[in-house]
Order: sequence, then C-alpha cells, then structure tokens
Amino acid sequence: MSIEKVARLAGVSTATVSRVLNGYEGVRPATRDRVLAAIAACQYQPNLLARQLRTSKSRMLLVLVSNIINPFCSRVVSGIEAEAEAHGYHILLCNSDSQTQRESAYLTLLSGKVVDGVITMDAISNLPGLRQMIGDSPWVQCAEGHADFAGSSVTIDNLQSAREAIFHLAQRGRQRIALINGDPRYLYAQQRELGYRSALAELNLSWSGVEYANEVECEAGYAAMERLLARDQQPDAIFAVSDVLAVGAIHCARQHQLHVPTDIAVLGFDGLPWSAMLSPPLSTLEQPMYQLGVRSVQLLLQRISHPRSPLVHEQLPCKLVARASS
Amino acid sequence: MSIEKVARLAGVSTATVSRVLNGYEGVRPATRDRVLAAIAACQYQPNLLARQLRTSKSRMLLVLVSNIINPFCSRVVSGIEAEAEAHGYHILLCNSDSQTQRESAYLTLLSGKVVDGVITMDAISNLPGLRQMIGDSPWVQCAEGHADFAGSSVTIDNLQSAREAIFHLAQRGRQRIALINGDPRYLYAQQRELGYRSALAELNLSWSGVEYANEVECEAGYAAMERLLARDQQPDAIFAVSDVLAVGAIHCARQHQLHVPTDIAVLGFDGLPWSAMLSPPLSTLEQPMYQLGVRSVQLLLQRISHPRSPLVHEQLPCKLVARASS
DNA sequence: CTGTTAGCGCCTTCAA
DNA sequence: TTGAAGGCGCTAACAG
Repeated sequence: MSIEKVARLAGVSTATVSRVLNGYEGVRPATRDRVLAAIAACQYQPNLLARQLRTSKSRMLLVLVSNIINPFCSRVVSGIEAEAEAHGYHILLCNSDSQTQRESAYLTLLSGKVVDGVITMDAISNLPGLRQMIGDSPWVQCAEGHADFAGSSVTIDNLQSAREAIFHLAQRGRQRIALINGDPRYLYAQQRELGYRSALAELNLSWSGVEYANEVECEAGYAAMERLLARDQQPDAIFAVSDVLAVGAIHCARQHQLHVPTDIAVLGFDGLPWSAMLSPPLSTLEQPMYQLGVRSVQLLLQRISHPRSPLVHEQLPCKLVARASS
Repeated sequence: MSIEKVARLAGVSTATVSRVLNGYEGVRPATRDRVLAAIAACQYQPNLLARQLRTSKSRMLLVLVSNIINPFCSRVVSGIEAEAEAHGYHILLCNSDSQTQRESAYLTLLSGKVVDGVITMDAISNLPGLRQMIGDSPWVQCAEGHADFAGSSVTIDNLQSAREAIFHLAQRGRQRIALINGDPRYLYAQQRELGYRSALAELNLSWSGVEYANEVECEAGYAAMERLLARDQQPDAIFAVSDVLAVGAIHCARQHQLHVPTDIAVLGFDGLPWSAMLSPPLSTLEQPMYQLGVRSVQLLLQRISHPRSPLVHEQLPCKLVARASS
C-alpha cells in the first residue's frame, strides 16, 4: 500500500523505490527490476496527495467559468482541458456564475496549494475581489481580460468586433440596429456596447436600442427581442452578443410574423457550428473558442514555471461570417 | 504560513490552533480569540493538501465526461457541479472522449487519493476497463448505466423512450422511419436502436434505416442524413438521438428541397431549450439532464460516506414533447 | 549505486 | 482546557 511496504518487499530502502518511481537514472537494472516486481506484486499505487505535499506541486489547474452550459464556455473549457492534459495537468471546474461567494470557496484551493494556478472567465466587475483572493498566484483571465489588471489575459477585440458587426448591417441598408447584450457586469458586454454605439455614431444612425439578456439562454434572447419589438419604432436589424441569444431573437421575430432577413436582419456572435444550420443560416462573428482555452493554459503554465515572467495580454482574431440571416 | 507559526504567534500549541481551525468546542474563548487574532495577523491559509493527506479525505469528485461540448453533457455536469458544491465538494473534470488512455491518466487521481469518488458518463464498452482501474472505490455511472456492472447508476429508460419516439412518428402516418444514432459503443445508442427495431417490428413497418453519427455535432447529423437520403427509398421520418444531430438532419433535408415536416418528419432527443425555437420547432424526447447530474452526486456521496451501502440503479423519467417538426 | 534521515503541514490520540 | 508527540506517504539532501 505504501512505499515502505514496497521497499520491504523488494529488500531496498524507500529512497530507491522513490527513485524507480520517478525514473531516476542511477539505479542498477537488477535492483530496479526487483522494485518493479514488488510494485506489481502488491499493486502499489502512489499516494499523490503525499507527493504533492512533499513537492508542493499539484499539477492541477482551477477553472472558474461563468456557466458551463453556455456553449461558448464549454468550448473554451474543452480547449483548456485538452491543452492542460497535454502538459500533464488536470483541471478543477467551477461554475461560478460570477458569484463571489462560490468563487471564494474554490479559491481556497489555490491558497491551500491544491491547484497550481487559476484561469477565470469572470465578469470584470469581480476582478478586484478576485485579485485580493488570488494574490500573486499564477492567474490568467480568459475572454474577459484587461491590461489594467494583474494577471495575464487572452481575449478578442470586442470593441472592434462589435463595430464590424454594425458596419456589416449598415452596409446592407439597415437603419435601426438594435443590440441584444449580455450581463453588463461583463467587460465583453461593455466593450461590445461601446463598439455598437461608436459605430452608430460614425454612421450617423440616430436610432438605437439596447436590451440586456439576463442569462445566455435562448429564452432570454426571446424576451429581449419581445421588449425591442414592443418599442414605438421597431428595429430592422439585431446584433446579438451570442448565437444562443440570436436563436431566441429569430424565433420571436417569427412569432411576430416578421421575416428574417427581409423584415429584420439578425447577426449573432460566437460562431457555434449549428449557427450555420439554422433557418435561415445565421450570420455571426466567429471567435476562436477552443484556441482561447488553449492559449490561456499556455500562458498560465508559463507563469507557473517562471513566476517572474512578464504578464501577457493577448488578443486572438475574430471573423465575421456573413450568411442568410443578414 | 504554517500552523506552527500561528501557534507561536498566539503563544499556544499547534494542537490548539488546529482545534480552533476545525471549530472544536473545548477551547477557552480567550485562547480562541488569541488564535483567531494570530491567524488574521499573518493571513494564515491552511494547507489543504496536508489536511487531506492527514485525514485521507479530499472532498473532490472526479467527473469523466465523454465530451463537454455536447450540450447534453454540459447540462449534466452543471447539475453535478451544483449538487457537489452544495455538499462542500469540488469537481475535477475530464473530457475522456471514452478513450481509455485519457481515462486511466485521470483515474490515477482516484487511486492516488486525490479524489474521493468518480462519476463517469462513459461508453458501456469501456466499463470492464474502468472497473479494473476503479476497483471498489465509490463510483456512479451516469446516463449510461447497467445493472450488471459494479457501480451505482442513474439513467433513463432508453429502450422505452426510443419506442415511444417511433410510435409517435408512426401514429402520424410515417412509414419509413430512419434512425440517426450515436456511437454504438455507447449503451444508450445500443438501447435506443433496440427500441427502434422492436417498435418497427411491432408496427409491422418493414422499412428501416440506421446511420451512425461519428460525433455529437450537427455536421455529423448532416452527414448521416446525406447518407440516408442517398438511399433508393428515402425515409419519411427521422429519429435522431440528439437534438444537435437533428439540427444537422433538418438542414440537410432543406438543402435537398425537402420540407419538414411535410416531406419528412424529424424527432430529436435531449430537449435542449433551443430545440423549441428552431424553425420548425423540434419535437424531442426531453431528458432530465440537470437532475441526472444531481442524482449521480447524491448516490456517490452516499457510497462515499457509507461504502457498504447497497448499489442503486435508478431511472429518471423522460417526456416526449411534440412540436411542429413531426 | 543505495540507505539514512529529515521534513512537507496537518490532525489526533494521550497525558497532564 | 491545553500541550507533546507521532505519523499520513512521499521526496530530497547527504552520506557511505
């Protein structure tokens, strides 16, 4: 069961067993074989907790995601998991919903040495709080970064992407472009709204309309659309900050006998695979979701192995994919 | 930094600090306050690894999910995470893709005492291998269980649900009902196909057609549909084992100038929220995804606290939701 | 090439 | 009510 038992069985010291276990060079083949045999004989499994305590390295990463149900998040997490595993790291997942209380419960794992670093996808508004709890442990903020805060970050250019979206819609003759936004505690929401407004201004479009979805589910997109359509002047185009919200918006339009894109154009965000297969196929801003996760892990591991290495703030490119919905 | 430092600072022994930390009764209030003050003074954070090693309890659960990108999985995981957290447990997530190699890497965490138990959503074909690696550690198989194997399980009645699906389509006059199935290594796929075939037989429908999607993404559903439509006799109804696959199938039908449901009916599985908002709204078999996760955790914690408690094999109900696509 | 020894930081009897 | 001491299982000097 323990390394000592193996040592006794093989007639060597625990140090030698440990050496074999960790693949050290200087062990005579014969001894090595005896140890290996003993290990097999008693089906020994090293106690990883003890090893981690001793080496003060756990090879585990904490991932605080706002909501794993959001397909955007699950794809990012998929990238995180794959890259982490490729480097021999495991991940602990927390559905934080950006609630400080849940987060702090998980972050004790950081201070408690259970994880070597943390990747967060939290609302920017929480960052000061996070900062305090995380201290200067290795930390990467994913998809919500900001150069002003003290961790590395991997993001996209939300402002510019939103501007592109609006220009696209305007080019197609849309005059009253509405925004279905996410929770404004998030920087991505703030930045996309900023981009939306700056583009409208630049285009001399005076009509504007913003509604916030209270969660990233299609029902919330539907509800936001209802509110937009209830206005005196209805929009003739919708920019939704997520494909999921766009689905709800389109459905709502249809319920109101509005044809997409004839009566109202819809543009989504994220570029989920099924957006191409909707009816009509959804125009969208494609984000490198998987890659956001991959890169986050790379930056984090960098900081873990070299704690004094400089912080990095990286932006990955987005791509507007125009389809039939706009 | 360590408990010893706190003890020195407070002028007590480490034992007393430990008692305060763990909320023991018999500590004189005055002493307690001094300890608390010392803890605050040096911003002491207990080393959880050391505690876990000492108590041999980690309050962490391993979750092996086939693919977190599958919305079905992410919703189950969401239930798992919520229920685990409610009981003070954390979860380690592994995207196993049912690959034994990846799984075994994660399962060393079980034998290595890093996690107290494991929830798997793996293909049944892997179960013997898993069994071997898991031994008799606490284990719950979620959404893929089987009474013949040695862990508890929480599932749905796949066979009966598939039969319901077929009866529904037949009742609406469909004669050539095809199945777009998932990876046949999975029991759910096997059972749904069994249900499909048994219902066809019972209904005296001689036409049958099964295609397998190589992953749970809409592109795979599209490809499977292509193959079905290339047959001599085209189906007039599709039963897809996931809403995601159904989206691809519908899109493919449309590309072939087939109208849904007039020319071809489509029935999905899972009951993802956006299925109701597709065009046409998708008929589907709704599974209690979140609840599957919740229940899995409950059964697992039961086994963790009472390792000798009996194994449980539970089935949660599904519901056919008929919409415009069928 | 191998063994001895000393902790990693914590909890938990056992005494006092 | 508190302290002393031992050990969870492992690794890493330091000797030999």
